[in-house]
Amino acid sequence: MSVTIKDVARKAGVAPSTVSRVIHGNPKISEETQERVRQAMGVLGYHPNAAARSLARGRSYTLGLMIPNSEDDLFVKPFFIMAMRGLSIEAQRRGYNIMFSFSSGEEEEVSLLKRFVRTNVVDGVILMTSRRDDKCMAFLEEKNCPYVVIGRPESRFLHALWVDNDNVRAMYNLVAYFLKAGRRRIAFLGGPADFSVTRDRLRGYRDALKAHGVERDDSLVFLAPGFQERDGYALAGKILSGAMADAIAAADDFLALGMASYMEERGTILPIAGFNNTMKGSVIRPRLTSVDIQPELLGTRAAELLIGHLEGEDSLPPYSIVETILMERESTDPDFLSGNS
Amino acid sequence: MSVTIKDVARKAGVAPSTVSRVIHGNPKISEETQERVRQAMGVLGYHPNAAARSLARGRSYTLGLMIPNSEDDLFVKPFFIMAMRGLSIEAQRRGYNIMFSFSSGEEEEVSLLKRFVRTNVVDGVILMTSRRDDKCMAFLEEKNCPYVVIGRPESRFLHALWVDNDNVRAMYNLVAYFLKAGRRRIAFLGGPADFSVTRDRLRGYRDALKAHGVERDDSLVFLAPGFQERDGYALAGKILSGAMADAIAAADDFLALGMASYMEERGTILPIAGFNNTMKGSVIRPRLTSVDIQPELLGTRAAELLIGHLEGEDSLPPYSIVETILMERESTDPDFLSGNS
DNA sequence: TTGTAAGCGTTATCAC
DNA sequence: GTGATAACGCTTACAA
Repeated sequence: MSVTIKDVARKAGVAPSTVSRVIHGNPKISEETQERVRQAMGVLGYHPNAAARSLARGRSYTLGLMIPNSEDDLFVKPFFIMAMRGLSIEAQRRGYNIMFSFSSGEEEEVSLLKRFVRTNVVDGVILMTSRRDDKCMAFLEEKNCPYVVIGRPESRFLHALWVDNDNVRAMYNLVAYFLKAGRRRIAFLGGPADFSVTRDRLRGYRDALKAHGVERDDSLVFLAPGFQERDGYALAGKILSGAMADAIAAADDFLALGMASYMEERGTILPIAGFNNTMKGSVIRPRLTSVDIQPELLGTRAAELLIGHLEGEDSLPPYSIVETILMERESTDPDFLSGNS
Repeated sequence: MSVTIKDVARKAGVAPSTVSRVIHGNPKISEETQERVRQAMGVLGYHPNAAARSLARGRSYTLGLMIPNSEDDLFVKPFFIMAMRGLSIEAQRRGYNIMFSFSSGEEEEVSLLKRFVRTNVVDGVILMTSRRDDKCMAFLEEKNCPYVVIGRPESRFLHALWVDNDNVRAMYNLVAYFLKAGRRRIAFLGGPADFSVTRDRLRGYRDALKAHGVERDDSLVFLAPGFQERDGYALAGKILSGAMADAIAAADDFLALGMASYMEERGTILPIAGFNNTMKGSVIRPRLTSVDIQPELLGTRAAELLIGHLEGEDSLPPYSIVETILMERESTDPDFLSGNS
């Protein structure tokens, strides 16, 4: 059907192996034959067959991506698609393809992974979330299949590569930012405690207070049952009535937005900031200060790490920390909030 | 390295070809040998190598998915990820994998496609958008590579399979819904005219008026330069001042939401509805009536169509129309709007 | 009903 | 430097 390496060889008057060498830039091929082979490839429009190549090399140059069918509304957040973009672009750059698969729960996720790994369709796997007691990681460890996780894996997964933000530090910085602005009673508004992001960010909050000599007051700490706007809204009353807060550090933009809309209804004005640099936060008034976790860069780094590992670049560390960026906007701008803008 | 068909054959005391036959359910293998082979496969943990299979069969059982790097904010909308979910689940069901690739513009898109197609990594291609004068489709047509498009392709692409909503009809129904509620001066709020969705929905709007004997009045038609909330907001003043509208049919939820927030600021109350059944529309007050275009189902149908075609199910039509669903909510509920709720 | 053997298109190991 | 040639693991006529 399509043109093969033999066709090229014939046309160029060389052996197939020589063509293969030219393709792979083998240095001991004379300039002259190289040129001849290139010509032939060009004329015939040759492109090596991927399946044959995989079979011969024992590598597929393909990565498998599991996309969790999140119970939450994670789908409406652009995190996944952004991370995928980073993954895809980096993979392309390094000559890898990415196969994706949606699961409907951890159970199916593992069985999909099995197909990927056992049939050798993928050289390595990318997991978009790190669960506690993760079955996928357990399987991949057992199979000795290289993988990278977005999020920090449990320490027992010895071969896990991973990328993550430093959530402790990110929240530390946000709180330090408030402290620098003279705030002292900063409320923490987080999601459910069984998410490691929540715990890490709470820790960063406490570390920051401590480091700046502000006494810890747990009546300023609020954990919502979810990450939605309504969750923030629902807690807002409690926060405003009891806590005497003078600033709000939320662990998520939607929590912050829910809180903000409550404050707007009540005419309360407090500096507030969130996480994830969401579109909505950036268009609403006052525009919401937010910590950008750089999802696309997380994807890029994940691909870098996994591919580097597959290519045997051994000196690579097993993880990569992606910096967060504090996007300062009106919601923490004293001038704006006081109407002097 | 891993266990091959030969290992199974040896263990079961048969020829590799027999194992292959068992795998493919060839009917003329005795129950007895079938059982023996199954045993052997189970014990050894055999799983056929995908590359070898592809090579031998001349098919990869893989689909290529191009994700356009949209200039617009299409990324923050869940459309893509939803459609991908439908695609993925249906493909899995039928034994296909999906490879995806992000492009940064049409130029690169074509070159990525070329890699996919020429190296035989994919049996067919899925395009997430239909552009005017689409270079990807032109290439796929030329290469005679099966493909499916989400959105209606230009008629010159003779081999295009496609799935789409009936946008004319969807808007027709929405307008009819307003008419039935006694509205007569219904404003149309659409996006840029060079999008076929805009044109189709405008057509549906006009058809509906005509069919119900309402005279056409183009001073009620407004086209925004984009699909964002601010675009709706920006046009809102004009719509309210000049047009004397008694209802707003918007071609997008975000346009509708922009308009709605303007109305709220002014204390104006008009029934309004949008398209795409966005999360935000469904949580805001009044909750926004919206036409759900069923992105996941669009994906499912696209996969069905393409795979059906690849499998030679010849009686299949070349396209599939996905029904839209009118999600009636408070924003078009007279009782709610008048405060009698 | 089952076995034999020739591909499928590359790569890699020898020779020369 | 380059050419034979044997894998790679599976499928599929063609025999038996």
